[in-house]
Amino acid sequence: MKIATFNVNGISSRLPRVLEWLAEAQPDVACLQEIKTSDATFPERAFEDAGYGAVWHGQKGFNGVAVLARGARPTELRRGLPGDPDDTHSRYLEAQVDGVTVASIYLPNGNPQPGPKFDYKLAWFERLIQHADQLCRQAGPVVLAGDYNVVPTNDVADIYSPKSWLNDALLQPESREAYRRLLAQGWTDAIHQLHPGVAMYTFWDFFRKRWERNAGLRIDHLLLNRPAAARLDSAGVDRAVRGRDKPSDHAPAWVVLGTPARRGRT
DNA sequence: ATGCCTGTCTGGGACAGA
Repeated sequence: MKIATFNVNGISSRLPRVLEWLAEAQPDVACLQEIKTSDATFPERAFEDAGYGAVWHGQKGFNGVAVLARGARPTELRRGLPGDPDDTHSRYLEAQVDGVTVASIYLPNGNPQPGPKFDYKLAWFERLIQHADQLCRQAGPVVLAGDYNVVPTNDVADIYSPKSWLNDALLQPESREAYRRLLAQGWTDAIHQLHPGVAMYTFWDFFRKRWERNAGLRIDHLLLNRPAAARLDSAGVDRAVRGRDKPSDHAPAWVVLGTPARRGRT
């Protein structure tokens, strides 16, 4: 079972790129972020025609997340994180597909920092950590996939060079500490696990020739609870998608989970 | 040192993104 995450940076203008990627990558589940469209204008029909059922949590102009499933409509489990009824951002959608619980996550960017946006990022992160704890303990497989807006370390595996980013919200100790505490619940960072020390970037800024120079960041992550991690076969980043015409500034990242181990004797 | 691009909504400029 292949599960992917892709920050599309606006589904309206990105739709051809996303459909093209779905056709070639053939993920069973695709978590999308920054669809930047209202619920009413989500291109449900286009995904249907491509063989994907969808659930989505839209927002006009900003944010917005979705979960697609090949040949099925995901069963929605939760839209929005608990813990703040006044939070109006569409950043979290949880669904079940074929026995696997999947969340599409768009963690707040947090810039500029310090400031209210950074405070919101950290508060949102705390709510995620709170909610993720019970998900991590679930008996069945759970995958938290999305744009975490956190570069986990200064290692070249995570960032081409931290120098010009040291004041950025993505590299702050508070952001990293929150990510580390989330992982400490028992989650496996799949890309890191299977490609330690390798530059597995998922984001390249549109300007300063960052793509041409491979000046990227690893900020899109797939976190697996133990039942999911036990099935982890492979993981990767579809870099080529970033190099095409009218791309998103992110590339898709993915994991493949193998068939569940059989319980008992048969 | 700097949104230097890009998308969205708007209404031709502003804001957000990372």
